[in-house]
Amino acid sequence: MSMKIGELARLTGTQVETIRYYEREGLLPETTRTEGNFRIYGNAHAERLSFIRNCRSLDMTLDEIRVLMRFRDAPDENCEKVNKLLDSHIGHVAKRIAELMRLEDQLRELRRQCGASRLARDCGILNELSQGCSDGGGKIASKHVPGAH
Amino acid sequence: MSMKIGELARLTGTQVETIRYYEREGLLPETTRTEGNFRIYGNAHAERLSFIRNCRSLDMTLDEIRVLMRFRDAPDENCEKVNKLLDSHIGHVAKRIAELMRLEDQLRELRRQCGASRLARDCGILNELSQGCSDGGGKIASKHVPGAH
DNA sequence: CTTGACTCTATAGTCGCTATAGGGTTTTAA
DNA sequence: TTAAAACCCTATAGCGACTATAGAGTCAAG
Repeated sequence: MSMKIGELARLTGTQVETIRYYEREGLLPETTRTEGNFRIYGNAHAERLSFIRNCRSLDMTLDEIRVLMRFRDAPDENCEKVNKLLDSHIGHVAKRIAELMRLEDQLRELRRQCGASRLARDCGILNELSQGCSDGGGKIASKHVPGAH
Repeated sequence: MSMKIGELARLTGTQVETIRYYEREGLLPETTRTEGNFRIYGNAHAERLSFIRNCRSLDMTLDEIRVLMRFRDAPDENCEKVNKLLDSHIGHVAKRIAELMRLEDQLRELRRQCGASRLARDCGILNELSQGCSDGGGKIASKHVPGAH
């Protein structure tokens, strides 16, 4: 069953530009074209893209996805490394959760500095931010695993 | 007390390049220079930079920090909006935590698909990723608040 | 045939940094 | 005093995963 890029995009809940991006990044192999140079996709590409999107929905990096797909493309390979990769990724997520929870505690503590005053001059939040947060302030979380934004 | 950029960097735990970046981004006002064109900073800049770094350690965006600093620079302004901003930011963080926890659950569930087999062909993880995750798969989290990476 | 929808490539931008090239200035040690 | 090391400067590019836009071509429907 052949589809143009827009159909594939709708089928997999992906932006057209993102599909082209994945092709440029080597995640999706190039496909056949019409005489008018339109891409034509079949089931294999649709499955592959679904795999990628599922991984992305699990917050895996494109590099991690590349590793997983290497195993998917090599059915006789030992898949121990898939487990390892997933364990590592789970570890990243758990660490990020812990960091965000600490951050949330700090923010809620900071929020409590605001009393009844309505002037910026007396704002407990601004003052606290000026002097450094009392609990672990100034320590920026690991760059490898970004934060809330 | 006057400092060159390296001293300011050490004092505030910031990279020199980041200080220059903040100046370009308008977060730090430009400062005086030596004849040799070296920047010279005083206490006001050090305090301002500390404020910025404290906010960054709380994962606030530069835009959020800009808003906070507007109030810091206007002591007679009503600081209700500071509260609002912080509440909003806390909300983002809480939402991100919830998303990551759901993600962690999904990942652990996926991890359990891997039985004793050692071949990629039979890998429960890869197969599950190919067919879509059974619980809320394919839904990519909000872009505004990024995830584990 | 015309128009609207779709497709294409190339490029730039988002966010918050971080690194590097190429060059100038200051400080330190011999 | 001189040379080397440390520091400073600007400009630009890169990171990751997209996303947007310009300008142009193709296709399908009326």
